[in-house]
Amino acid sequence: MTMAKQKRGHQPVPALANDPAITDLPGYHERVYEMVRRIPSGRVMTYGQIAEILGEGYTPRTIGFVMHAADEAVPWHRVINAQGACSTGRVLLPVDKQQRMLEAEGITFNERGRCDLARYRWSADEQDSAPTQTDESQPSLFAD
DNA sequence: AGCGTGACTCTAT
DNA sequence: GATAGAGCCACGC
Repeated sequence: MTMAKQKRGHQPVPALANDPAITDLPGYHERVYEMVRRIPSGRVMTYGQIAEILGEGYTPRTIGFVMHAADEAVPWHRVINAQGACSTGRVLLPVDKQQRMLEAEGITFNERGRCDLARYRWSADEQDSAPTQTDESQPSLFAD
């Protein structure tokens, strides 16, 4: 099946987008936080992915803006950029803080600080919280 | 009420 | 694949 890359714009979104537990939340920020809280340990979502699911005026940039104010109740470290890397360069945090937290959850990064989105990205539709198993005989599947 | 900023992303070089 | 430029929209000043 051709997994044609969806052009940005209004494409079909995951079923979670219709979940009133999220869409009916009153605050702009709260919808983002609730979405992030559902990301299982060891999985990640991208800013653009969250923005696309929430729709209604949410963009990757605004998601980042909201995440900047996230507190400890929100697993903010599970949100990374579309290239599989952490974007905390403009935040007052240790540069490798986010990556270390993700590695503690079992996510591996290559030498350029990027992880395999194809493996770790949570589609928000699947119920299983475990990432695709890796064959250790192919450690550099996504490197370079 | 306008302008600049930013935990981003896409497209073209 | 890395880099540059444009687009994006909520917020604060």
